[in-house]
Amino acid sequence: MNRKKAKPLRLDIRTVAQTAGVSVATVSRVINNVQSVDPKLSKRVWNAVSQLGYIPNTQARALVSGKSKLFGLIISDITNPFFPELIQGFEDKAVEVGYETLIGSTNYDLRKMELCVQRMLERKVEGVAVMTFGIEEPLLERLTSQRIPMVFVDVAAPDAPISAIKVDYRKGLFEAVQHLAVLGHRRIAFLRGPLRLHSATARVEAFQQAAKSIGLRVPPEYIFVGNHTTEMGSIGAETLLSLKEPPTAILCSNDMTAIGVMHAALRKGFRIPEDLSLIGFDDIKFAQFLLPPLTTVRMSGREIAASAVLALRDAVASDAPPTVVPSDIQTNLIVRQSTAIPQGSLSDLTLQKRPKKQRTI
Amino acid sequence: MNRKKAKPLRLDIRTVAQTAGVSVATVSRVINNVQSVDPKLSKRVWNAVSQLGYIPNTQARALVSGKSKLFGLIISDITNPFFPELIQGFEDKAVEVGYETLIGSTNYDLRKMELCVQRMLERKVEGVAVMTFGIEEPLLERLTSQRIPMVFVDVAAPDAPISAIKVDYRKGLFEAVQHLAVLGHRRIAFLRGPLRLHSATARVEAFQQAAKSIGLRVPPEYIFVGNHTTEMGSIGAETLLSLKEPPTAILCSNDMTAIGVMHAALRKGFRIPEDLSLIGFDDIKFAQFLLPPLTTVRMSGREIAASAVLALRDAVASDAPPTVVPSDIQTNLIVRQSTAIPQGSLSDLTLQKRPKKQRTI
DNA sequence: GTGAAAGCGCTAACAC
DNA sequence: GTGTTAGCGCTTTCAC
Repeated sequence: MNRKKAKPLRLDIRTVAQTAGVSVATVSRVINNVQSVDPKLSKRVWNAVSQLGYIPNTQARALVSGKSKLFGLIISDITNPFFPELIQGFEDKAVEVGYETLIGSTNYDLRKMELCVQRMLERKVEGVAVMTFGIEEPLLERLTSQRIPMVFVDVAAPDAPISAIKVDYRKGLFEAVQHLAVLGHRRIAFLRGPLRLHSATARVEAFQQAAKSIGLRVPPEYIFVGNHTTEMGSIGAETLLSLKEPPTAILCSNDMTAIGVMHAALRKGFRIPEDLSLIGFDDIKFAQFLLPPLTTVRMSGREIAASAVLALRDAVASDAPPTVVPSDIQTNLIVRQSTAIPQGSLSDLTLQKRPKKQRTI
Repeated sequence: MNRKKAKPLRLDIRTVAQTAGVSVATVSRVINNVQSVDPKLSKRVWNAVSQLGYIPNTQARALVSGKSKLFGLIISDITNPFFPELIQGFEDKAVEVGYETLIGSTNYDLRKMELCVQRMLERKVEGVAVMTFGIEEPLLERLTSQRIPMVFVDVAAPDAPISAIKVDYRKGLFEAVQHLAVLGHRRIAFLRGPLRLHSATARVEAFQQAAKSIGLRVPPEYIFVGNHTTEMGSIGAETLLSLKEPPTAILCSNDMTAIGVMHAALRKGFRIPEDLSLIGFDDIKFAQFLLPPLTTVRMSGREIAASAVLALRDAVASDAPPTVVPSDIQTNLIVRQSTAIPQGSLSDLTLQKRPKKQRTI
């Protein structure tokens, strides 16, 4: 009855070799573009391949060559709208350089992170991009001990085969601060991200530097520590707007935070941008769809991802730790409609007695 | 100088066998949880495994067992905010049942779709979930000819090893229509998705059925054909609101469309929900962050994904085409703040002379 | 330039 | 119960 087993009917490199009348070695050479093959034979082989619909078995190739052609990508939370773009960028670039991507999202959960690393080790990924809040030491060691190249974002390379994508926050944040200053804002607050997140700290620092460079004083209470969530954005806004001298503009460490601010501001009766100017960071796709569309500092997830893939690829190719510093990522201001001249500036006037003139810095 | 090659130093199943003082077969049995192994030996093996830090090579396992433990997931556009959740759901469930996920996003591009199918064939995926607008016949054949199980959403199984996840749109859409009716709306328009998209058509039909069931007439001009993008949502709203008898409420085939409507409505001076009630579909994460937070019909991407994985798993396990009908996906209304009693109802009154009384249906 | 043959690390018969 | 062994499909010396 079940006679399928009678004839395995498999379609492997041998079948192709037979059909083309050559040896398996030749077929292998042809499909791997080894130059030293006689064009005639090559043609015969390709014919056989397409005629049979032959598809090389990646598992076998990986096994014998020791190269899995797999990169791992570890992120913290795929529902954070910054990541989808990054993932897509990573996958696209990976496919472009001949790699497949294994995604692991940790959800800020250590156990999931462990599983994730385990999976990647089992699949023998050739490199890992870590785009999370951080990775626990022991896990990091499991990776490094296998000499698996890794890339991080914004983290200086502390150890072995680790490389870091550097983002230049200065330009974008400077543009943001300048934009607000030009509009007439003097009281600018910053809603930062979590303290232990390197990239969050880098952003505040860039902000402070920018403020300083145009001679703007930022009182300590204008720096609110958030955690990059909408909820915390709301809480931060509540706090800042309840200050005796509330800011006329708030700059956020990411767009999600800015969304939280929008809601809180509305609840407190502040209109955006009339009563409060708001600037986000990331430029997630949704920023443009908010009401009002959010002015924000753009940082391209795609670019970061592409850099990461390239760094990994180079590391694998050169067999050297990827100390290669990939091209820096730029940031820049996207002006939309959540920023304006501070109109409810009566408080602004009471505060700063000096005549109000636009700074053009 | 380079003496690394002198000692390959490899860590494979043989090393473990040697260390544990057993045969490779026993090690294989132990790490695969075959029951018939003496607990003492088993313990010895596990000790050796953890002591050496041994990690089985998935490639080799896949090669010999013929099971790649890989599922493919094809989507159209990862930046469509409905998908991240779905992807995460898919990955999570896949890992849970012991599979890894290969993601391919086609960006509505046929060539990318081809590449995608090719990649999946090369990696020997054991099943594919297709969550796009559709897949070209020839590509579909490449998959089916390899007897690779597939699952679709909302598509009746036309052929071989294909299964479909069924979404029950009726409940959610009925709740939506009823909600509007209770508020007093009689002129409800529907902004549908692309004509060739099955799930889009299923949604309008569910809407029409719901309307009919509560005795509501929906004139043809109240059904606008969009394409699930924000831009088209805006255009649809412009058109609908320019009608001689504009609707007092608009129901959208997805949330992105609803966002487009919000913008267009605002431009035309319609306030939401005072002048226009709005309901979306999907309940993407952002719906709750909009201003006003969007009332929408929730459809869980995670659930769909989980169903897909399970269907695939069953198909693989039973070696039978996955004609198994997976548990249907439910939809339900999430009431937020984009719907209200039609206040600018003067036009409503002129239109329908009958006394205005709330229907409680 | 081409082919024969030796594995890559593992599982699954098959013997014991 | 446990060990021996033959491959899984492919790449890559190594002869010719």
